[in-house]
Amino acid sequence: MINVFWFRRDLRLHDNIALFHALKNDEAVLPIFIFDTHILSDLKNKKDKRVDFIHQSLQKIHEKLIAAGSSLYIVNDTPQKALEKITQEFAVKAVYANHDYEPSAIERDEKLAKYLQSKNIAFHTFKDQVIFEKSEVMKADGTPYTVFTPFSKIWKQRLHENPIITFESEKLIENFIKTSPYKFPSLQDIGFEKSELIYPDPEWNEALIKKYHDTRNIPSIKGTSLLSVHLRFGTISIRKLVKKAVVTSEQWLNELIWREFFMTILYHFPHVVKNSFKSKYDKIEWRNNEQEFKAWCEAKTGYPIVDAGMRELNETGFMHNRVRMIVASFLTKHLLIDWRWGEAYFAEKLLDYELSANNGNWQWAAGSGCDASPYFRIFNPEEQTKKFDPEEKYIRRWVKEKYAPIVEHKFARERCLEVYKKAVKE
DNA sequence: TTTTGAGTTGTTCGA
DNA sequence: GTCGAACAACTCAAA
Repeated sequence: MINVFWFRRDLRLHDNIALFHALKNDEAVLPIFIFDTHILSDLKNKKDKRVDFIHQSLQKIHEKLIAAGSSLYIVNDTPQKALEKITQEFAVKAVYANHDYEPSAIERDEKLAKYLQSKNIAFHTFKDQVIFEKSEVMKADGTPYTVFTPFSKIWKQRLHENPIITFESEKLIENFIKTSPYKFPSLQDIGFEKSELIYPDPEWNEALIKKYHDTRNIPSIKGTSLLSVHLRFGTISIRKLVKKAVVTSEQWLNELIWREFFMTILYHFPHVVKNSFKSKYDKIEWRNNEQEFKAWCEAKTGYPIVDAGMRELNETGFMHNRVRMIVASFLTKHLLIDWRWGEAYFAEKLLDYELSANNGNWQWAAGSGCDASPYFRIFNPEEQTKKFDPEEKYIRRWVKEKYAPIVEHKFARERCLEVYKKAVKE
Protein backbone atom coordinates (compact mmCIF):
# COMPACT_ATOMS: atom_id res chain seq x y z
CA MET A 1 0.00 0.00 0.00
CA ILE A 2 1.07 3.58 -0.63
CA ASN A 3 -0.11 7.01 0.39
CA VAL A 4 -0.67 9.80 -2.10
CA PHE A 5 0.28 13.42 -1.47
CA TRP A 6 -1.57 15.81 -3.75
CA PHE A 7 0.14 19.18 -4.36
CA ARG A 8 -2.40 21.95 -4.92
CA ARG A 9 -1.62 25.47 -3.82
CA ASP A 10 1.28 24.42 -1.62
CA LEU A 11 4.05 23.95 -4.17
CA ARG A 12 6.92 23.42 -1.76
CA LEU A 13 8.60 20.59 0.11
CA HIS A 14 9.47 22.57 3.25
CA ASP A 15 7.06 23.34 6.11
CA ASN A 16 4.13 21.67 4.38
CA ILE A 17 1.72 20.24 6.93
CA ALA A 18 -0.20 17.64 4.92
CA LEU A 19 3.05 16.54 3.34
CA PHE A 20 4.62 16.17 6.77
CA HIS A 21 1.74 13.99 7.96
CA ALA A 22 1.86 11.88 4.81
CA LEU A 23 5.60 11.31 5.07
CA LYS A 24 5.74 10.44 8.73
CA ASN A 25 3.78 7.22 8.17
CA ASP A 26 5.23 3.85 7.20
CA GLU A 27 3.82 3.77 3.68
CA ALA A 28 5.83 5.24 0.85
CA VAL A 29 4.36 8.46 -0.52
CA LEU A 30 3.57 9.10 -4.16
CA PRO A 31 3.66 12.87 -4.84
CA ILE A 32 1.16 13.97 -7.48
CA PHE A 33 0.04 17.14 -9.20
CA ILE A 34 -3.06 17.49 -11.36
CA PHE A 35 -3.26 20.07 -14.13
CA ASP A 36 -7.02 20.47 -13.78
CA THR A 37 -8.41 20.60 -17.30
CA HIS A 38 -11.59 22.27 -15.97
CA ILE A 39 -9.48 25.24 -14.86
CA LEU A 40 -6.97 25.28 -17.71
CA SER A 41 -9.63 25.22 -20.41
CA ASP A 42 -11.05 28.48 -18.99
CA LEU A 43 -7.76 30.28 -19.53
CA LYS A 44 -7.92 32.16 -22.82
CA ASN A 45 -4.28 33.20 -22.97
CA LYS A 46 -2.03 30.29 -23.91
CA LYS A 47 0.93 32.25 -22.53
CA ASP A 48 -0.64 32.47 -19.08
CA LYS A 49 2.04 33.50 -16.61
CA ARG A 50 0.45 31.56 -13.76
CA VAL A 51 0.54 28.26 -15.60
CA ASP A 52 4.18 29.00 -16.39
CA PHE A 53 4.84 29.79 -12.72
CA ILE A 54 3.21 26.56 -11.57
CA HIS A 55 5.11 24.62 -14.19
CA GLN A 56 8.44 26.11 -13.09
CA SER A 57 7.66 25.52 -9.41
CA LEU A 58 6.79 21.89 -10.11
CA GLN A 59 9.99 21.46 -12.03
CA LYS A 60 11.99 22.55 -8.98
CA ILE A 61 10.12 20.07 -6.80
CA HIS A 62 10.57 17.35 -9.40
CA GLU A 63 14.34 17.88 -9.47
CA LYS A 64 14.61 17.60 -5.69
CA LEU A 65 12.52 14.44 -5.76
CA ILE A 66 14.70 12.91 -8.47
CA ALA A 67 17.74 13.62 -6.32
CA ALA A 68 16.04 11.67 -3.54
CA GLY A 69 15.33 8.71 -5.84
CA SER A 70 11.69 9.59 -6.32
CA SER A 71 9.63 11.46 -8.91
CA LEU A 72 6.65 13.74 -9.29
CA TYR A 73 3.64 12.14 -10.95
CA ILE A 74 1.78 14.68 -13.05
CA VAL A 75 -1.65 14.11 -14.58
CA ASN A 76 -3.39 16.36 -17.07
CA ASP A 77 -7.09 15.69 -16.50
CA THR A 78 -9.99 16.48 -14.20
CA PRO A 79 -9.19 15.71 -10.54
CA GLN A 80 -11.88 13.02 -10.51
CA LYS A 81 -10.44 11.17 -13.50
CA ALA A 82 -6.88 11.68 -12.33
CA LEU A 83 -7.64 10.06 -8.98
CA GLU A 84 -9.51 7.25 -10.65
CA LYS A 85 -6.44 6.57 -12.76
CA ILE A 86 -4.06 6.70 -9.83
CA THR A 87 -6.17 4.48 -7.59
CA GLN A 88 -6.33 1.90 -10.39
CA GLU A 89 -2.59 1.97 -10.91
CA PHE A 90 -1.59 1.90 -7.24
CA ALA A 91 -2.89 0.32 -4.07
CA VAL A 92 -3.71 3.58 -2.29
CA LYS A 93 -4.33 3.64 1.44
CA ALA A 94 -4.91 7.36 1.84
CA VAL A 95 -4.75 10.66 0.00
CA TYR A 96 -3.23 13.67 1.78
CA ALA A 97 -3.82 17.31 0.82
CA ASN A 98 -4.02 20.76 2.35
CA HIS A 99 -7.29 22.66 2.75
CA ASP A 100 -8.48 24.85 -0.07
CA TYR A 101 -11.22 27.33 0.86
CA GLU A 102 -12.65 28.69 -2.37
CA PRO A 103 -16.27 27.67 -3.00
CA SER A 104 -15.42 25.67 -6.12
CA ALA A 105 -12.53 23.91 -4.34
CA ILE A 106 -14.75 23.01 -1.39
CA GLU A 107 -17.29 21.50 -3.77
CA ARG A 108 -14.57 19.60 -5.66
CA ASP A 109 -13.08 18.18 -2.46
CA GLU A 110 -16.46 17.12 -1.09
CA LYS A 111 -17.14 15.11 -4.24
CA LEU A 112 -13.69 13.55 -4.23
CA ALA A 113 -13.98 12.67 -0.54
CA LYS A 114 -17.15 10.73 -1.35
CA TYR A 115 -15.51 8.98 -4.27
CA LEU A 116 -12.45 8.00 -2.23
CA GLN A 117 -14.65 6.83 0.61
CA SER A 118 -16.50 4.55 -1.80
CA LYS A 119 -13.11 2.98 -2.59
CA ASN A 120 -12.24 2.70 1.09
CA ILE A 121 -9.47 5.25 0.71
CA ALA A 122 -9.05 7.85 3.42
CA PHE A 123 -8.84 11.53 2.45
CA HIS A 124 -6.82 13.45 5.05
CA THR A 125 -6.77 17.23 4.74
CA PHE A 126 -4.98 19.83 6.83
CA LYS A 127 -4.83 23.55 7.47
CA ASP A 128 -1.69 24.85 5.83
CA GLN A 129 -2.10 28.01 3.78
CA VAL A 130 -3.29 30.21 6.64
CA ILE A 131 -2.57 30.72 10.32
CA PHE A 132 -6.27 30.72 11.26
CA GLU A 133 -8.93 29.26 9.01
CA LYS A 134 -12.70 29.00 8.65
CA SER A 135 -14.15 29.65 12.10
CA GLU A 136 -11.06 30.00 14.25
CA VAL A 137 -11.36 33.78 14.60
CA MET A 138 -14.97 34.57 15.46
CA LYS A 139 -16.90 37.05 17.60
CA ALA A 140 -17.85 36.12 21.14
CA ASP A 141 -21.36 35.20 19.93
CA GLY A 142 -19.92 32.68 17.46
CA THR A 143 -20.64 34.64 14.28
CA PRO A 144 -17.96 35.83 11.85
CA TYR A 145 -16.38 39.27 11.96
CA THR A 146 -17.23 41.61 9.13
CA VAL A 147 -14.97 44.45 10.28
CA PHE A 148 -11.22 44.17 9.96
CA THR A 149 -9.92 45.88 13.10
CA PRO A 150 -11.66 43.73 15.72
CA PHE A 151 -10.89 40.65 13.59
CA SER A 152 -7.21 41.52 13.59
CA LYS A 153 -7.24 42.14 17.33
CA ILE A 154 -8.59 38.67 18.08
CA TRP A 155 -6.36 37.15 15.39
CA LYS A 156 -3.30 38.56 17.17
CA GLN A 157 -4.58 37.39 20.52
CA ARG A 158 -5.04 33.87 19.15
CA LEU A 159 -1.53 33.95 17.71
CA HIS A 160 -0.19 34.93 21.11
CA GLU A 161 -2.03 32.01 22.72
CA ASN A 162 -0.95 29.54 19.99
CA PRO A 163 2.68 30.01 19.05
CA ILE A 164 3.48 28.98 15.49
CA ILE A 165 4.87 25.50 14.93
CA THR A 166 6.67 24.72 11.68
CA PHE A 167 6.87 21.25 10.17
CA GLU A 168 10.12 19.75 8.92
CA SER A 169 8.56 17.95 5.98
CA GLU A 170 11.65 18.36 3.81
CA LYS A 171 13.68 16.23 6.22
CA LEU A 172 11.41 13.25 5.51
CA ILE A 173 12.14 13.34 1.79
CA GLU A 174 13.51 9.77 1.92
CA ASN A 175 9.97 8.51 2.56
CA PHE A 176 8.80 9.33 -0.94
CA ILE A 177 8.22 6.33 -3.15
CA LYS A 178 11.34 5.15 -4.99
CA THR A 179 10.68 5.07 -8.71
CA SER A 180 12.35 5.71 -11.99
CA PRO A 181 11.45 9.24 -13.10
CA TYR A 182 7.98 9.85 -14.50
CA LYS A 183 7.70 11.96 -17.60
CA PHE A 184 7.68 15.63 -16.70
CA PRO A 185 5.33 17.34 -19.17
CA SER A 186 6.39 20.42 -21.07
CA LEU A 187 4.14 23.48 -21.19
CA GLN A 188 3.19 22.45 -24.73
CA ASP A 189 2.13 19.04 -23.44
CA ILE A 190 -0.57 20.73 -21.36
CA GLY A 191 -1.56 23.13 -24.13
CA PHE A 192 0.39 26.23 -23.09
CA GLU A 193 3.41 28.22 -24.13
CA LYS A 194 6.29 29.96 -22.42
CA SER A 195 5.21 33.37 -21.09
CA GLU A 196 7.24 36.51 -20.43
CA LEU A 197 7.09 35.62 -16.77
CA ILE A 198 9.25 37.61 -14.39
CA TYR A 199 8.84 37.09 -10.71
CA PRO A 200 10.93 37.66 -7.61
CA ASP A 201 12.48 34.81 -5.68
CA PRO A 202 10.63 33.92 -2.50
CA GLU A 203 13.18 35.72 -0.42
CA TRP A 204 12.60 37.49 2.83
CA ASN A 205 13.93 41.03 2.63
CA GLU A 206 14.37 42.20 6.20
CA ALA A 207 15.49 45.72 5.28
CA LEU A 208 12.53 46.23 2.98
CA ILE A 209 9.98 45.04 5.51
CA LYS A 210 11.44 47.32 8.18
CA LYS A 211 10.84 50.31 5.89
CA TYR A 212 7.52 48.91 4.66
CA HIS A 213 5.35 51.32 6.60
CA ASP A 214 6.98 54.34 4.98
CA THR A 215 7.57 53.13 1.45
CA ARG A 216 4.73 50.75 0.67
CA ASN A 217 2.52 53.46 -0.80
CA ILE A 218 5.08 54.82 -3.24
CA PRO A 219 4.63 52.91 -6.48
CA SER A 220 7.94 54.06 -7.99
CA ILE A 221 9.87 52.39 -5.15
CA LYS A 222 10.07 48.65 -4.92
CA GLY A 223 8.72 48.97 -1.39
CA THR A 224 6.26 46.11 -1.30
CA SER A 225 7.28 42.58 -0.52
CA LEU A 226 6.32 41.03 -3.88
CA LEU A 227 5.67 37.81 -2.02
CA SER A 228 2.00 37.68 -3.03
CA VAL A 229 2.58 35.26 -5.89
CA HIS A 230 4.49 32.92 -3.60
CA LEU A 231 1.70 33.03 -1.05
CA ARG A 232 -0.78 32.35 -3.81
CA PHE A 233 0.89 29.14 -4.94
CA GLY A 234 2.39 28.15 -1.64
CA THR A 235 5.98 28.37 -2.77
CA ILE A 236 6.59 30.07 0.57
CA SER A 237 5.27 29.11 4.01
CA ILE A 238 2.83 31.50 5.71
CA ARG A 239 4.07 30.31 9.11
CA LYS A 240 7.64 31.31 8.36
CA LEU A 241 6.48 34.70 7.05
CA VAL A 242 4.27 35.46 10.04
CA LYS A 243 7.02 34.51 12.47
CA LYS A 244 9.23 37.09 10.82
CA ALA A 245 6.52 39.70 10.39
CA VAL A 246 5.73 39.61 14.11
CA VAL A 247 9.22 40.79 14.99
CA THR A 248 9.75 43.09 12.01
CA SER A 249 6.68 45.08 10.97
CA GLU A 250 3.24 45.39 12.49
CA GLN A 251 2.05 47.08 9.31
CA TRP A 252 3.14 44.16 7.19
CA LEU A 253 1.69 41.64 9.62
CA ASN A 254 -1.62 43.46 9.16
CA GLU A 255 -1.44 42.86 5.42
CA LEU A 256 -1.11 39.13 6.09
CA ILE A 257 -4.11 39.34 8.42
CA TRP A 258 -6.10 41.08 5.66
CA ARG A 259 -5.41 38.05 3.52
CA GLU A 260 -6.97 35.79 6.14
CA PHE A 261 -9.80 38.25 6.81
CA PHE A 262 -10.93 38.14 3.17
CA MET A 263 -10.52 34.36 3.07
CA THR A 264 -12.74 34.09 6.14
CA ILE A 265 -15.31 36.42 4.59
CA LEU A 266 -15.43 34.36 1.40
CA TYR A 267 -15.78 31.16 3.38
CA HIS A 268 -18.72 32.41 5.45
CA PHE A 269 -20.34 34.66 2.83
CA PRO A 270 -19.85 32.88 -0.52
CA HIS A 271 -22.55 35.08 -2.09
CA VAL A 272 -19.88 37.79 -2.47
CA VAL A 273 -18.54 35.95 -5.51
CA LYS A 274 -21.56 37.05 -7.53
CA ASN A 275 -23.19 39.77 -5.45
CA SER A 276 -22.43 42.76 -3.30
CA PHE A 277 -21.70 41.93 0.32
CA LYS A 278 -24.26 44.61 1.18
CA SER A 279 -27.22 43.95 -1.06
CA LYS A 280 -28.35 47.54 -1.48
CA TYR A 281 -25.29 48.15 -3.62
CA ASP A 282 -26.65 45.70 -6.15
CA LYS A 283 -29.15 48.42 -7.00
CA ILE A 284 -26.52 50.71 -8.48
CA GLU A 285 -27.35 51.57 -12.05
CA TRP A 286 -23.99 50.92 -13.66
CA ARG A 287 -23.35 52.65 -16.98
CA ASN A 288 -21.26 49.69 -18.20
CA ASN A 289 -20.06 51.42 -21.34
CA GLU A 290 -18.12 48.86 -23.38
CA GLN A 291 -15.86 51.39 -25.10
CA GLU A 292 -14.89 52.98 -21.81
CA PHE A 293 -14.18 49.60 -20.28
CA LYS A 294 -11.95 48.81 -23.25
CA ALA A 295 -10.11 52.10 -22.78
CA TRP A 296 -9.53 51.27 -19.11
CA CYS A 297 -8.23 47.78 -19.95
CA GLU A 298 -5.96 49.12 -22.66
CA ALA A 299 -4.55 51.92 -20.51
CA LYS A 300 -6.12 54.70 -22.57
CA THR A 301 -8.19 56.62 -20.02
CA GLY A 302 -6.07 59.74 -20.31
CA TYR A 303 -5.42 59.71 -16.56
CA PRO A 304 -1.67 58.99 -16.40
CA ILE A 305 -1.67 57.24 -13.02
CA VAL A 306 -4.54 54.97 -14.10
CA ASP A 307 -2.97 54.20 -17.45
CA ALA A 308 0.42 53.53 -15.85
CA GLY A 309 -1.14 50.99 -13.50
CA MET A 310 -3.02 49.21 -16.26
CA ARG A 311 0.09 49.11 -18.38
CA GLU A 312 2.07 47.61 -15.52
CA LEU A 313 -0.66 45.00 -15.10
CA ASN A 314 -0.86 44.16 -18.79
CA GLU A 315 2.89 43.85 -19.20
CA THR A 316 3.96 42.18 -15.96
CA GLY A 317 0.92 40.55 -14.36
CA PHE A 318 1.50 42.73 -11.32
CA MET A 319 0.30 46.14 -10.16
CA HIS A 320 1.42 48.13 -7.15
CA ASN A 321 -1.19 48.00 -4.37
CA ARG A 322 -1.75 51.78 -4.16
CA VAL A 323 -2.34 51.89 -7.90
CA ARG A 324 -4.75 48.95 -7.74
CA MET A 325 -6.94 51.09 -5.48
CA ILE A 326 -6.72 54.06 -7.83
CA VAL A 327 -7.65 52.14 -10.98
CA ALA A 328 -10.45 50.29 -9.17
CA SER A 329 -11.93 53.51 -7.84
CA PHE A 330 -11.67 55.03 -11.31
CA LEU A 331 -13.46 52.16 -13.01
CA THR A 332 -16.29 51.86 -10.52
CA LYS A 333 -16.79 55.49 -9.57
CA HIS A 334 -15.57 57.65 -12.45
CA LEU A 335 -16.79 55.35 -15.20
CA LEU A 336 -19.60 53.68 -13.23
CA ILE A 337 -18.65 50.26 -14.52
CA ASP A 338 -19.68 47.23 -12.48
CA TRP A 339 -16.91 46.13 -10.11
CA ARG A 340 -17.38 42.57 -11.38
CA TRP A 341 -16.01 43.61 -14.78
CA GLY A 342 -12.88 44.97 -13.17
CA GLU A 343 -12.61 41.99 -10.89
CA ALA A 344 -12.80 39.62 -13.86
CA TYR A 345 -10.12 41.58 -15.72
CA PHE A 346 -7.79 41.44 -12.72
CA ALA A 347 -8.53 37.73 -12.35
CA GLU A 348 -7.40 37.18 -15.91
CA LYS A 349 -4.24 39.25 -15.64
CA LEU A 350 -2.87 39.10 -12.11
CA LEU A 351 -0.08 36.67 -11.43
CA ASP A 352 -0.95 36.78 -7.73
CA TYR A 353 -4.70 36.50 -8.38
CA GLU A 354 -6.55 35.20 -5.37
CA LEU A 355 -10.36 35.09 -5.42
CA SER A 356 -10.91 36.17 -1.83
CA ALA A 357 -8.56 39.16 -1.86
CA ASN A 358 -9.46 40.26 -5.38
CA ASN A 359 -13.17 40.14 -4.62
CA GLY A 360 -12.79 41.75 -1.20
CA ASN A 361 -10.69 44.60 -2.48
CA TRP A 362 -12.86 45.29 -5.52
CA GLN A 363 -15.93 45.42 -3.31
CA TRP A 364 -13.99 47.66 -0.96
CA ALA A 365 -13.23 50.04 -3.83
CA ALA A 366 -16.79 49.97 -5.11
CA GLY A 367 -18.11 50.62 -1.61
CA SER A 368 -20.26 47.49 -1.72
CA GLY A 369 -18.19 45.25 0.51
CA CYS A 370 -17.85 44.57 4.18
CA ASP A 371 -15.96 47.29 5.95
CA ALA A 372 -15.79 49.12 2.65
CA SER A 373 -14.74 52.58 1.69
CA PRO A 374 -17.77 54.93 1.96
CA TYR A 375 -19.25 55.57 -1.45
CA PHE A 376 -18.62 59.30 -1.35
CA ARG A 377 -14.91 58.62 -0.99
CA ILE A 378 -13.87 59.01 -4.60
CA PHE A 379 -10.17 58.95 -5.40
CA ASN A 380 -8.98 61.95 -7.35
CA PRO A 381 -6.28 60.56 -9.68
CA GLU A 382 -4.41 63.87 -9.70
CA GLU A 383 -4.42 64.20 -5.91
CA GLN A 384 -3.24 60.60 -5.59
CA THR A 385 -0.42 61.30 -8.04
CA LYS A 386 0.65 64.39 -6.06
CA LYS A 387 0.71 62.39 -2.86
CA PHE A 388 2.24 59.11 -3.98
CA ASP A 389 4.07 59.77 -7.24
CA PRO A 390 4.92 63.48 -7.01
CA GLU A 391 7.84 63.33 -9.43
CA GLU A 392 5.82 61.05 -11.73
CA LYS A 393 8.60 58.48 -11.77
CA TYR A 394 6.15 55.62 -11.80
CA ILE A 395 4.02 57.26 -14.48
CA ARG A 396 7.00 57.87 -16.73
CA ARG A 397 8.13 54.28 -16.34
CA TRP A 398 4.89 52.97 -17.82
CA VAL A 399 3.15 55.66 -19.86
CA LYS A 400 4.63 56.41 -23.26
CA GLU A 401 1.70 58.05 -25.03
CA LYS A 402 -0.76 60.63 -23.78
CA TYR A 403 -4.49 60.43 -24.29
CA ALA A 404 -7.25 62.97 -23.76
CA PRO A 405 -9.08 62.30 -20.46
CA ILE A 406 -12.00 59.97 -21.06
CA VAL A 407 -14.15 61.94 -18.60
CA GLU A 408 -13.74 65.12 -16.58
CA HIS A 409 -13.06 64.45 -12.90
CA LYS A 410 -15.49 66.90 -11.32
CA PHE A 411 -18.32 65.85 -13.60
CA ALA A 412 -17.65 62.14 -13.02
CA ARG A 413 -17.47 62.64 -9.27
CA GLU A 414 -20.86 64.36 -9.09
CA ARG A 415 -22.43 61.80 -11.40
CA CYS A 416 -21.12 59.01 -9.20
CA LEU A 417 -22.47 60.60 -6.01
CA GLU A 418 -25.93 60.91 -7.58
CA VAL A 419 -26.04 57.33 -8.85
CA TYR A 420 -24.84 55.87 -5.57
CA LYS A 421 -27.13 58.06 -3.51
CA LYS A 422 -30.09 56.92 -5.54
CA ALA A 423 -29.20 53.23 -5.10
CA VAL A 424 -28.62 53.50 -1.38
CA LYS A 425 -31.77 55.54 -0.67
CA GLU A 426 -34.19 53.27 -2.50
C1' DT B 1 -31.54 45.65 25.33
C1' DT B 2 -29.39 49.78 25.02
C1' DT B 3 -25.70 52.56 24.50
C1' DT B 4 -21.32 53.98 23.06
C1' DG B 5 -17.36 54.28 20.31
C1' DA B 6 -15.27 53.32 16.24
C1' DG B 7 -14.59 52.24 11.43
C1' DT B 8 -7.43 50.62 5.99
C1' DT B 9 -6.03 53.27 2.39
C1' DG B 10 -10.12 60.57 0.63
C1' DT B 11 -11.53 64.91 -1.31
C1' DT B 12 -13.30 69.39 -1.27
C1' DC B 13 -14.38 73.69 0.53
C1' DG B 14 -13.79 77.69 2.99
C1' DA B 15 -11.54 80.19 6.62
C1' DG C 1 -0.23 76.97 1.70
C1' DT C 2 -2.54 74.86 5.73
C1' DC C 3 -6.14 73.23 8.58
C1' DG C 4 -10.53 71.43 10.14
C1' DA C 5 -14.99 70.28 9.00
C1' DA C 6 -18.29 68.32 5.91
C1' DC C 7 -19.33 64.76 2.96
C1' DA C 8 -24.06 61.19 4.84
C1' DA C 9 -25.35 59.08 8.07
C1' DC C 10 -24.71 53.69 8.87
C1' DT C 11 -23.31 49.51 10.80
C1' DC C 12 -20.68 46.81 13.65
C1' DA C 13 -18.69 45.16 18.04
C1' DA C 14 -18.63 45.04 22.69
C1' DA C 15 -19.70 46.59 27.17
